[in-house]
Amino acid sequence: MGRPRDTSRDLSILDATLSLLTEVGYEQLSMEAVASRSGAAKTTIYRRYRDKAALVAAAVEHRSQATPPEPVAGDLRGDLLGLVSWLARQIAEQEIGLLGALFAGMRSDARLAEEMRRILRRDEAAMTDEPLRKAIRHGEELSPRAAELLAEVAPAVIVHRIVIAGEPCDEPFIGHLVDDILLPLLRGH
Amino acid sequence: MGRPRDTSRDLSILDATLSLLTEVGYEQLSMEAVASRSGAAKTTIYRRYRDKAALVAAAVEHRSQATPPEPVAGDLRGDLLGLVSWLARQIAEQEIGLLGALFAGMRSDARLAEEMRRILRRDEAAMTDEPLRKAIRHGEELSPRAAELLAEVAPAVIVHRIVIAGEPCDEPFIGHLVDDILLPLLRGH
Amino acid sequence: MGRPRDTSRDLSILDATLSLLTEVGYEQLSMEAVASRSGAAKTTIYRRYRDKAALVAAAVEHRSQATPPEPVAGDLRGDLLGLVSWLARQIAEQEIGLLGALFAGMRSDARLAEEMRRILRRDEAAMTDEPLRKAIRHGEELSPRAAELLAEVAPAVIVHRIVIAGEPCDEPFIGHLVDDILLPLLRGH
Amino acid sequence: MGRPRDTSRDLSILDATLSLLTEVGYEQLSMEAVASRSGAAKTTIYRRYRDKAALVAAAVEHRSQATPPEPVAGDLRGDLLGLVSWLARQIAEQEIGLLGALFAGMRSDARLAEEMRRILRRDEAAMTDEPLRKAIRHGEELSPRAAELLAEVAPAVIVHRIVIAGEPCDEPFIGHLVDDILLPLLRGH
DNA sequence: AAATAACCGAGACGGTACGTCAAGTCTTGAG
DNA sequence: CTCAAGACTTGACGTACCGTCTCGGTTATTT
Repeated sequence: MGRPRDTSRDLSILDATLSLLTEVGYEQLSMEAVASRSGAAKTTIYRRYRDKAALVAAAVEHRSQATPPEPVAGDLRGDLLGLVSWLARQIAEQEIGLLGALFAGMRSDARLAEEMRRILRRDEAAMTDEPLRKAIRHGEELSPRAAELLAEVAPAVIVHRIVIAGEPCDEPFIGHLVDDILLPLLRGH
Repeated sequence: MGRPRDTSRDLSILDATLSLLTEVGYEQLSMEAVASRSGAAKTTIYRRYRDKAALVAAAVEHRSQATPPEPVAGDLRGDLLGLVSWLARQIAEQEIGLLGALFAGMRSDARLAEEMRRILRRDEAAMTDEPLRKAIRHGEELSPRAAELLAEVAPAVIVHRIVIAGEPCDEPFIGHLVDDILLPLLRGH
Repeated sequence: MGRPRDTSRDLSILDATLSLLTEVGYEQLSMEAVASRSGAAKTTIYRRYRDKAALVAAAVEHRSQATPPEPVAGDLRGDLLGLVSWLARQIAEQEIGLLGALFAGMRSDARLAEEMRRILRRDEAAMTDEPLRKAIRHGEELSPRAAELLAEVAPAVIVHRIVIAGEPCDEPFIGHLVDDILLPLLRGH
Repeated sequence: MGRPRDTSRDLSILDATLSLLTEVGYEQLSMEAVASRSGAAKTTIYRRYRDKAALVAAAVEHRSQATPPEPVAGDLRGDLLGLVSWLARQIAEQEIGLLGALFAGMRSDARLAEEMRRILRRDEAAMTDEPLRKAIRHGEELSPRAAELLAEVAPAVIVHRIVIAGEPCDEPFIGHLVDDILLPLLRGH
């Protein structure tokens, strides 16, 4: 009972969080800034999320679920190129912030870390599962565990590229990833 | 001129940093705790490292450079299993802390981030380059870019497993990684 | 028009306020605690009293008006002893809380402060006026302004004793107050 | 060892506290305002005083100890008039704030309450002790406990007048206090 | 009987201040 | 010039109440 929560507050809080996350990163993201930008009081935020990590997790969870592109090329290589370049963009734009939150919250709150991992896995699965099945139906016979392999390797290499190498996932790299790693792997041996 | 720096301070500071990094992670690592555990004053730390991220980078840089195991199995698969399981252990034990520092420092100090990346790359290269060459010399003909591919894929998949999946790199996973991903990739086709 | 106020709410609110006031003092008295203990919603309290100070004033105003004891000793000293010891008990038990409210509300709301003073004065007058007149009628000729003097000095000394000295108004002190201060004063010279 | 506390900080903090106490009263006195006005950081204040009540106590303790005027009139009544009017001014200007702090801190911290009482008693004693002795030496024979009585009654009546009656201790009231209460009391009977 | 109007509980809301923590800088005295 | 100790500014943290504001639901009148 009692006054129901103002749904528009939820939205503005999560939006403010996402935009700040993109602008300044997890570390520099302050609750006070979220409150100020969203027009909500700090208490209103803390009523919903017990701390910064939980807020960020919710914000990323909430963000408009981008849907991967339909495979249209007709051949496996073309479909993979489209899929992987889209995947790289998603990771670069949205996942990195969540990774920061994950690192920060991992030790102090195992439950929250698990929650963030769930989101990351869900997103990566959505990015690789369905599209690849469609690509397979386009005619090429692939090993039955191809989708799993793709989901395991492609995001890993992309994240590694961005975080450890610190270099962009540009077109040449996408080509290299598809031609030298993914295609050999998927086509089996 | 003046009193020379006490080198024993360097060691105790870096050791304290490393142990705290392992215990509580980057986020929860406080300079005060480092000072207290190392017996050094905060001034002494800041005289050497401009901030927390730099300290952590130096600590990881300094840590005893573990040397990968000699390939002894005689066949490529056996060598890879030994190499990868050792690599997984190294990453789990030492790299994760540095990754936290990397995420935290990425936005605020590009130069430092680059430094951390350099360390990470150096370590990963050390882990994959020489051993693989030896494995190759054991007689199997591999694609010429095999070493590069291994350095690109193996750490990526391991880090991804630990961070995103949150699951340990145990023996079954190592077997899967070698048999289903690395060997097909290295043998090329 | 509309639904009439539930008078039982008034009672439980004021009772809760009084008991909390005695237990924790004005400062630590929170509206939320009053609401919780009285079973009333905060709205219900604020509909009746505009803020904490007003609530406390009303609570003290409402409390069962203790009536001073009849002068029965027959002589002025005995009557005064009875009267003053009763007065000391009243002040210690009930007035102190109101004094806290008075101090807190003095600056922010002059009107309310005046209200609280009115209550305090009314009570002190009730405590001193009538009883003294009776004592006078018992036969002693006193200076015509004796009642005024008593009302001015006795509560002042008692409050001062409790608040500044922080010591109880026990029997020896009451004796001292009557013998060394009040009697000489009232008998005039 | 280590960097010594900055004495100028102590001064500016206490000064800011005193001036704010006079301006807005104890209740409305915020630590943030003290910090801002004194130019010190909040932590610097909390390093010295564990909470608001302790800060206020220290501020009042520190304030320049006003010395009561020399008895110059030559007769007891004149000396008393001078002394009491000075006392009334001191109480009105400085003591009321401390009383607020006393009320606020009484329940939560008995030790602190005792500290504040000590200050109040010390000041009141200083205000009444020495001057009265001098007045006595001016030739009038007074009861030996006259000084005690004065210290007990005069501040009590003045505080009561200001707080409960809410009226100023102006000249007519001072006259009344001296002529109708203090002189009869001191001269004995 | 229905409509109206104030009541009541619950609890969300914007604020203000709290007291704490850690980061990185500065100051002292000693070596 | 270095070191240990520790004070300092800054800025954010998460919490506690304040007094206000919806809600859904409940009485009593008043049409």
